[in-house]
Amino acid sequence: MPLPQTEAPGRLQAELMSRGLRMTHQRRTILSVVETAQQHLDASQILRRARKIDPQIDRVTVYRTLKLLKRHGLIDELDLMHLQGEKHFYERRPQRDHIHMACLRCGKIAEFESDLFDRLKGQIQRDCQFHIVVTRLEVGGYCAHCRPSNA
Amino acid sequence: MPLPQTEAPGRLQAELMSRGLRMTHQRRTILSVVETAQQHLDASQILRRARKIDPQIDRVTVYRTLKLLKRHGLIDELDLMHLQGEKHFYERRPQRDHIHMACLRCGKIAEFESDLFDRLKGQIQRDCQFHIVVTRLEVGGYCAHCRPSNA
DNA sequence: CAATTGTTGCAACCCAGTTTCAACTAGTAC
DNA sequence: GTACTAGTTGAAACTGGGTTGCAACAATTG
Repeated sequence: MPLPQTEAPGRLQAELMSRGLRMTHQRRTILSVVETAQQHLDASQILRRARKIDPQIDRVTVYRTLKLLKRHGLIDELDLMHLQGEKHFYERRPQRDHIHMACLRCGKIAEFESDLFDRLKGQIQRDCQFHIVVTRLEVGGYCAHCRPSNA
Repeated sequence: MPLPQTEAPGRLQAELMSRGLRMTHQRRTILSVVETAQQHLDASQILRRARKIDPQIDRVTVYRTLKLLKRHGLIDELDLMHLQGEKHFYERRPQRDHIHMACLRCGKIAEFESDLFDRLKGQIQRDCQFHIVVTRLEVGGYCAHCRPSNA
């Protein structure tokens, strides 16, 4: 089989295989796109990038694969305050949860980790007896660069 | 005009009028629905309730009015972890921000206020020089009632 | 390498939300 | 009260993200 399986396996792929999921050529392609992304991508951007590698890939396969990754807790789905309409964005689930700050003027997304956030999650688990699986903290406002002109 | 304008004005209506916005019969109806809702409603539920008062109201008007209220910061839009598909839910903007906890099994939504959350917002404003306009903290997991059977 | 079972691609579909535009109406001016 | 005008409404058509049904296909297992 002269298939280009030369790419390093990648953690997502290893993780999926360790769960006994079938590793198809399409999945490998989509995983590599998600894994190497430097920004938050939506489904159509992921499709476009995947097609540069394998032009046959269908958008349905992208949606199904993203759903699969989400179900397995390997990626997180973001709304980014709906600044881009109804689009959903994806990122690999990080070691430590972080906050997404979306600037309402320039649209830039910044990330922020915080002990206080970790402690808040602990408080929720304790005080509400709620077993947290996933969190999403998004903040809309004005970044340092866009703020000066306003109050 | 024998129109039923007997309803108490309500804060949302007063707020909109004070901003010089035109107060139509349709808007009054939709505002009263949003204002008296006991749970989180999505656009179609709001439409249904509004139509019980004024059967002529069109869904377009509901969408436009919700957009208006959101733009004026009078309501918040929630995703509730997409437990109900792509639906968006609405609630009057509260005095103090709260956290939404969505149970992945029973679907129940609980709310929680926390000093830690307030402090976290303060930290974001300070450390990131980010002027916060709106926040959305949603947590998915298992509520006290649904958790016991799992780890 | 054949069997089996999950996966893919395509087409059709679903549904939340938006746009266009002519008819209308709230607020204001007279 | 009447007229004016700019903002609002409703109906229909549309957009776009996401899903479903199904026949063809391919990754694993023995």
